[in-house]
Formats: sequence, structure tokens, C-alpha cells
Amino acid sequence: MSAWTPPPPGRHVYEYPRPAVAVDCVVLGLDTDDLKVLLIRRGVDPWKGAWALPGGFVGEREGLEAAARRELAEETGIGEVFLEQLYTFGEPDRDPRHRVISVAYYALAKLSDFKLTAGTDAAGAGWHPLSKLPALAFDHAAIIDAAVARLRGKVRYAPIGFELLPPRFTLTQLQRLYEIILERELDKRNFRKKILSLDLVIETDEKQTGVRHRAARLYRFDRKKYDRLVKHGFEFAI
Amino acid sequence: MSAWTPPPPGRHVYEYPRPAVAVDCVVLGLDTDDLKVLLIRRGVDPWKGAWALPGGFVGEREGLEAAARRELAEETGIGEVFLEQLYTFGEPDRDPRHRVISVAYYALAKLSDFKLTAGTDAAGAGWHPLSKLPALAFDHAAIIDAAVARLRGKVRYAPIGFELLPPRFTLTQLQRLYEIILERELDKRNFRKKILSLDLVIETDEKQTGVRHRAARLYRFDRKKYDRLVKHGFEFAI
DNA sequence: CCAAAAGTGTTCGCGGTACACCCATGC
DNA sequence: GCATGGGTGTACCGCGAACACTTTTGG
Repeated sequence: MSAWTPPPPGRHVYEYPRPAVAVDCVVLGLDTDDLKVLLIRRGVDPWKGAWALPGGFVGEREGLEAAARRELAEETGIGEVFLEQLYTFGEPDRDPRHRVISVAYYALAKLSDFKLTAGTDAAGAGWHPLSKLPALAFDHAAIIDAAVARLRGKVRYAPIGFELLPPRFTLTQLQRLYEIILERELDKRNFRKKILSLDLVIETDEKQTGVRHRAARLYRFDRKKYDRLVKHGFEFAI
Repeated sequence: MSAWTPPPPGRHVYEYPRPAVAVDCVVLGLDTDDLKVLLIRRGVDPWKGAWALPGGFVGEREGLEAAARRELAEETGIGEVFLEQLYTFGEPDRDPRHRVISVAYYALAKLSDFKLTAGTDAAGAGWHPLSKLPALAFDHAAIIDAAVARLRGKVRYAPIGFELLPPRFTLTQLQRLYEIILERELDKRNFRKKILSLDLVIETDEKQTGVRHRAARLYRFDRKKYDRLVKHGFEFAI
């Protein structure tokens, strides 16, 4: 066995090889008639120049969700969004260079809050429609698929759709949201009946402005009431 | 900066500190009238002697699910079970010694296949009822809670309950399974009507033996038919 | 013959679904 | 006044829920 001196400061020696641990974030936003995902351009190899999910390595003493929020803020400026762990991707060869295990998160954002119009390459970030994604780095396409599947499943029994809308919204906007996510048309009267019967979406006395037709009433989601009902066993369902 | 010589073989040097990555498995089994979880006694510090989930570190070139299956086989002898990724636990201080990120899996086993009766400390493994778990190492109690919550949620819209039963089962057994998992009683006639209407549980010409009352007919789950239906958009629901 | 669990139908009410027209507003 | 979406009610049907007695078998 060769001689052994301690490693220089800033280097770390382990008995066993360790994978690197990263987080990646699928940020979904609702546009007029489709879902979009927020991508950034990679500035470094591997996959330099390719589109990728915002993400990065987890800090030494940093929680996973904290790392995801930090990366989101650093790379896209997004803060304070719905964020939930999605799945952990760890196939040995998902990164060509070395073993990286990635804990994926998905976030739901109000597209209006982050006007990086598709062209804007400002911070190298942009919204891309799910229906025509560019070539993506690593296994990021699969991660996006998983996020969309999760959203599709969860939107029906949890009130997460509201995370994609502004605080005040019309019932037509809400209906479009479900139609886009579930990929099927819904009957207007039945949808309204159903939503209003839950008594969790309550009307405000405000109306739409700046539309060139009859202005629709604005509603808001009553999260406090929802939280209270959940404690008593209530189950949201669309 | 101090002098630097290469580390001895078997040691690994990284530019940045890296967490260790482990997998932990929550194996759930259905007993006569409750769910049980498979625990092992830890032979090493930290938490030496405490009960813990089977699990261990992920190999250098090993996939996450592969690691989970390997640990299960090594520590409990279980192979070939339903196994699904659950959640990744990564709070910085969940292990008192060093940073460990754990990718948790949950498995559903036919208790009858693994007769480690509660006393048997054979390989230091034993089944413990969820209602009175011993003190557990690390955050393993929280991991078990997450697994049970997942099972409770998923059993209603995916046919995973069958993983807990032998290949041939009576409708009463199936009903008990749902009652135990969902923690509420079900009406016998309505349950049978509902299950049989799905046309996925089909009767065999076998009957129970060794019971001291009228023998019940045995049924089996038609997984092939289920897989076919799913491809056409069918959704299982109880 | 007794204990124990298997097996079997009907009624009722609610909630999902299908479906079409008038209203308000901006231009 | 016309184009554009906003807003509203009713009839039907299927499914979930409630509910009790007869049958079979082993001991």
C-alpha cells in the first residue's frame, strides 16, 4: 500500500465511492391553451448548450427541498411556488461522466408572474410548450414526463390546479385549466355546478377588465376552508 | 497548501463533499387482521441494537431499485415482490454521524411466503404490527408512515392489493384486505357486486380447504386482462 | 344439530351527464 | 347591430348505500 498523507483542504476522501446528488426542477406553467415547462441553457459540459431543467448539486448541509428552491431562485428567479418532490432518478449511466443521482421536484407557477417570453434568452431561461420540446440534456425528457403524469393524476383529487392560476380567476379559466391538463373537453354547465357545489371556490365582487365582451366574474379559492375540511376527512375531487 | 499525494487504493477523493446514498425498504405484509412491517435489528452503530428498515448503501454502479432488491434479498431473503419507489429523505441531520440521503422504497409481500413468526429472530428480522411499532432507528418511523399513506391512497385506484394476497383468494379475504388498509368496514354484498362487476377477479373451480365451515370459492386476479384494459384507458377504482 | 361463515337481490336517492338558449359588453 | 364569450336549468340514468335471510360444511 502506498504512503498516505491527508488530502489538501477542500478535498474529501471517502472509504467508498459516492455518487454525486443533485436536484432538478420541472416548473410547469399554464399558458392560454397549453402547459409550458421552464428550461435553461446549459453553460457547461456535458451537454453544454443543450436545454435542461434548472437544478444543481445539493449542498453539504442543505435539505433537498431547500436545494431545489435555491437552484430555482438562482437559475430562474422563481421563489415562493408550489414545489413537491417527484421521483429520484438514479440509473448508473444517466450522466456520461460520473454517477449522479438526481432528486426531481416539480413546481407549479403562475406563468403571468414570470414573463420570460419564449424568445427572451435573458438568463438563458425560457418557457417551452410540452408538445414541442427541444432536445434535452441527460434524462430530462423522462423527468418532465413523470412530472406531467403526476400533475394529471393529482389535479383530480387535490386542489393544486389553483397554483397555476392568479389569485382571482374566472370559472372559464379554471375550466380551461382542467381541460388542458386532462386533455379532454368538459361541459360548461356541469363543470360550474360541480365546482360551485364544493363550496371552495367563492365569488368576489370583482369582474374581468379589458376584454371585448361581457366581463366574467372573478372567483378565488378558499384555501383556509379547504384546509379545515381536510382535517375532518373531506376529499377534494373533480 | 500542503503537499498532495494520491490516495491509497480503495479511497476516493472528491472536489466537493458528497452525501452518502442509501436505500431503505418498507416491506408491508397482510396478517389476519392487520398490516405488518418487516424490521431488522441493527448490528452496527449508530442505533446498534435498534429495530430498523432493511436497507443499505447504493453500489457504485448499481441502480436504485436494484440496490433496494439486493438489500432486501441479503437482509431478509425476500425476492420477487412488488417494489416501488416511495420518497427520498434527505434532511441534513437525519443521520447523527454524517450526511446520508435515503431513497425509500415500499414493497408488498404475501406474509404467508415469509414465515418469520413474530418471535423468530432468525436473521434478526421480524414482522411488527403497525399499531405497536418498537422504537425505530433514524427517521424510519416517518418512512413507514409515508409508505402506509401511499398504500392507502393507491389501493383505491390501482390493483396493488392483490400483491398482499396469495394467487388464489376468497372474496372475504379480499374484502378484509380493503377493510384493514382503508380502516373502515365494507358491506359484503356491495363489495362483491362492485368487485365482480369490474370483471378482473375471476372465479376458479377451487374451494377453500381445512376450514370448519362452508368452504368459500377461490378467485384469482386476471392481470393480463387488467394490463390490456389499462392500455385502452380503463381506470381501476374501488 | 349447532356454530360459523358463504352466498345472494332489491329499493332508494344522489350525483354525473347530456343538452340549448338568452344576456351583457365592446367595438 | 353584431361578434364574443358569460351565464343559467332540467330530465334521465347508473351507481353507491342500506339492508336480512338461506345455504353449506365440519365438528
